[in-house]
Amino acid sequence: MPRENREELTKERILDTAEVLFAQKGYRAVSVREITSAARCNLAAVNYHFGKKENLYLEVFRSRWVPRATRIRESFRKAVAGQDSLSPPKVVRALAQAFVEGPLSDEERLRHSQLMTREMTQPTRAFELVAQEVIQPFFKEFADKLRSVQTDEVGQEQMLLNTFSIFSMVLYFNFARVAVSRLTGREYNTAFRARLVEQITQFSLQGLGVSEMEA
Amino acid sequence: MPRENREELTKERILDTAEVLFAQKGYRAVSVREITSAARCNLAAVNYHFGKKENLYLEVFRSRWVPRATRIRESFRKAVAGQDSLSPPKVVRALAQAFVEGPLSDEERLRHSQLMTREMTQPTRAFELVAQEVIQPFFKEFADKLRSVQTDEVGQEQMLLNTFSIFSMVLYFNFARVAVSRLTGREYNTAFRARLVEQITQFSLQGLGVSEMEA
DNA sequence: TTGACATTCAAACGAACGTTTGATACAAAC
DNA sequence: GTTTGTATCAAACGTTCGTTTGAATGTCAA
Repeated sequence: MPRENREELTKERILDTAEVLFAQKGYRAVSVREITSAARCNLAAVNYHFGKKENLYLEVFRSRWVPRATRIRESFRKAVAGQDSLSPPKVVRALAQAFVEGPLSDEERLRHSQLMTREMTQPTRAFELVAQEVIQPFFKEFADKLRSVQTDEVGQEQMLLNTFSIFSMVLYFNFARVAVSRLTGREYNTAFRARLVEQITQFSLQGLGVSEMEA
Repeated sequence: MPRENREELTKERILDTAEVLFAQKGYRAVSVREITSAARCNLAAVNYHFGKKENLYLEVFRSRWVPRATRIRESFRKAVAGQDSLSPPKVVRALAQAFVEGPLSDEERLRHSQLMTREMTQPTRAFELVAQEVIQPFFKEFADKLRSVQTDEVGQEQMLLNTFSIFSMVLYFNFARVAVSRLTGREYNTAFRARLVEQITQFSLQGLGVSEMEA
């Protein structure tokens, strides 16, 4: 089946290329011509495989973004499952690590945050997908896990706002790399990422009203 | 001088309209025709007054965004100056209030965060302006003010990261209104904004390692 | 070998884009 | 009253956009 292979390859190449370009420049700033020439295929390929440009954008979220988010989520899940005794510090650190160090490469992480930030600032049809299939269940999972190891009772809204607060840092330190690097004067390398995980973890733990202890 | 008045009015109308549209949709998604027809003037007016579209975008930051940021900064400055005895809680609360409740109207605040988030995710020529004239000095002012009332010594980098952490929440709760409202099920009204100020303040104070006290 | 099907391709489509042009209107200077 | 400079306007410029078309190519079943 070399034909079906070649078809899949072209379609996949378009998706890979489109994700990178959409993340870098945004939907409107990327032309179909730019995508197809970068993916080394004919201009008409996008319309043949996806119908129209907008569908390609959605398919990028379905076939690339959501799976990546799932990998992050599974990384978090494994990290908390691997511990024999769980504590709030460990849960929060697992979250920060999953996002900032986690299973993704540097470029993947940047792409992921950029696409997500775009959908949050100006939601398109992809936002429903992002919210329903990723954010909402992940938030719930994190909040449940955290509640199960927290001693004092925390209201649902309070817990949600806390999750947002932690999440805002995670997202910000990813998508605002340029600004953060510029103002701190530090490169965005392995050492700095570890420092950021530490910052998010410590800041959040104290923010959650949990006394410090080592993970 | 009705002529000069009319000129100014047209130019100002274009700037006002352009800011709203750029914030809502982004640079590429807004056409010159859309701006000029919304500003009730001729298509050629943009090129006459600003040379080209890109210059208009920059001028929006110069003549609209930066002054707005200055108003926020002055609101923060007044709030901390108005206190006879300053404390970390008061400083942090002043910052959160300046951004989330502050001197801006709701639409202004949303516009402000949207334009800023755009420049942070994909910096254009306007980013230099934003970083040099606003973010950097404001961060410094906030950090200095906080350091002056904090008892324990905090390193410069640590202070910067803490500022980023607080700032990330402020920015996030503004630009991600849709997501936050959707997931919390709460409208973005006066009461909820007050709740958000409380959240940012308390979360940050504890994150800064400061024991709770009332402002 | 033939027919059906899927994929790729060069070429073209009309629409929308940013920008330019030259005419026109009008107030202030002389 | 004429000149000068500024602002507005309708119209058109060339380019790029997303999308469509129809022919060419290759694959597999009959």
